[in-house]
Amino acid sequence: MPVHNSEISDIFGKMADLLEIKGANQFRVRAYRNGALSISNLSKSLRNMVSEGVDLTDIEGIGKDLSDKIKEIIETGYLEELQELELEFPGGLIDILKIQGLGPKKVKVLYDELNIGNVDELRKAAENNDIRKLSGFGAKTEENILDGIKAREEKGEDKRFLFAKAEEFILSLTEYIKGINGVNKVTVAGSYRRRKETIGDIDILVTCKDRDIVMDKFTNYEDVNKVVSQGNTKSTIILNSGLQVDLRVVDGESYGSALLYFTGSKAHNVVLRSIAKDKGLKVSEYGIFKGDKNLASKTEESVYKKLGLSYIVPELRENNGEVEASKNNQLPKLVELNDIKGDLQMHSHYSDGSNTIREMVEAARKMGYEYIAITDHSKRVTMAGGLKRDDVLKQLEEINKLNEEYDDITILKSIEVDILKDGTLDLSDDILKELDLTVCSTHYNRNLSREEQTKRILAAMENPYFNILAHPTGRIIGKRGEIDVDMEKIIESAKKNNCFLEINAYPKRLDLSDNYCRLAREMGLKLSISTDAHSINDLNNMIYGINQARRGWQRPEDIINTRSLKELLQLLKKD
DNA sequence: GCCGTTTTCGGCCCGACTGTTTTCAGTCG
Repeated sequence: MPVHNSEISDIFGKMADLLEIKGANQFRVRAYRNGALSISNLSKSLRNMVSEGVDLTDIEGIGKDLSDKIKEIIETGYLEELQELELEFPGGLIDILKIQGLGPKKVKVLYDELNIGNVDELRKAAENNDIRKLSGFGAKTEENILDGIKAREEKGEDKRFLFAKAEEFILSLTEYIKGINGVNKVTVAGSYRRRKETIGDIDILVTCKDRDIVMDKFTNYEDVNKVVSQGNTKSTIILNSGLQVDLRVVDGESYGSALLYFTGSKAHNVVLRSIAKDKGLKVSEYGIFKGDKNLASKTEESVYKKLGLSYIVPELRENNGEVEASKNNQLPKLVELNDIKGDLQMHSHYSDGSNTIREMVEAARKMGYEYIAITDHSKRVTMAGGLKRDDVLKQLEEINKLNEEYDDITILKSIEVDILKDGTLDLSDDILKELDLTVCSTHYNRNLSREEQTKRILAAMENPYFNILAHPTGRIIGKRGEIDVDMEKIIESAKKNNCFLEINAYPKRLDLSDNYCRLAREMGLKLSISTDAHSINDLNNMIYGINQARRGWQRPEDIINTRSLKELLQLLKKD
């Protein structure tokens, strides 16, 4: 029975939700949540770890009990204790818990008093004004519940925004805030600053002269749909897009500690606070304190320093070993946008791209690239106008001519060749051997079993002309999951066959995930970062791939397209 | 339920805001 880390993490999340409604010890609830988070951050699959006999209690937040529960889930596909809890409380309560303003205590009262077990029943009760009669509830709460239900329906359940999409809203909002009279610093903190692939909500920190003016202007921003709260230090709005934004006004003196606190992640902050505690200190958004004395607060660096740590960049703040690395001065120097010397996946009008090769080359020259690879689709991908043998030959001719014309950039001859169901490549070796490199990917037969899917890709990697596995899991964030593969085996095989995996920078893909990037780094496999551009504008997406790589602990030397053309070709060479 | 150079029990982050109640509990991040 295939059980993935995300499923185990979800089960522990549900356990936490239902236990909380039940009124269980809050620290027990937290233990489940910590366990869920810890699992979702793992680079290796628990399934493989169990079969290899790894001691799961080595994982932070996993003790004897959760370790046994993980094994139970992997063996049986479910957790008996959760099933028992679901008999006590309807599963629909978890949906109610997700509505803004409703926490475990209120949900339990609603269930106990009015027998409300799902969102529909909740809506009816609110519309009948039954809820305001309950002690602790009132007319305003009822109104907020209806608003909350509506917001969830409009926004869609658990909807997070793609980083690139959230960025659009954030840029115009921060411009607006910067224009408010008396505003000094404006910084977007939270998961946006950590460059997560998706963003739940936005935290903006400002320093200013007059708090009231800023809060007033903020809640009256033209794109506001609802003002959730407005106070002196914190206000919350929901934009018309459904994106929630918190604005926090802080003193310049505590800017660093506030930035640290509101950038998170929560797990990172918890570790920092425990280090502080061991040293007899206390960390809050106002500073790092010894008794009442504030030792440091102005910059993040100063707070880290008081904890005996070197500065940790936001992308690494997930409690994935970054604190330990900082303590030992072993933090990696992460790859940056200007390390990139070329782009190894893009499409032209030969297949489904919207620009000519020449236009792509001109755009790449403006970006200062030393090389690009033109990687149109191969024939199997009919929908995208995949290239047949003769089309490829024609394209190679055009590229040869262009290469004669330009002396500041090299156009690498390549193709995004489809990996067929049986693991063979969609074009024969005699044409592949004419190319400088191949970018290989799966587009069809996404539903194969884990064993078959893995076997398919391993077989393809045995082909002597296989260079880069593009968008390795085929996911589309928020729309389509990953194909089921054993990534450890794929990475092993890539190393063995001198192949590489791609970080696809396309905002909807960002494939590899940060966890898989870390796995590749741990296993010593190099990656490429490519935009998969279908137009000249898409070439600018490289930054999103860089973000992903940085979250995956990638250094410049781990990325093949940080190399000069000469070094790159050397790396691609098979023995 | 997890964790541990104060290790097998006792602690586990805490401050802001809202809505209800009348001094504070619940929620959120």
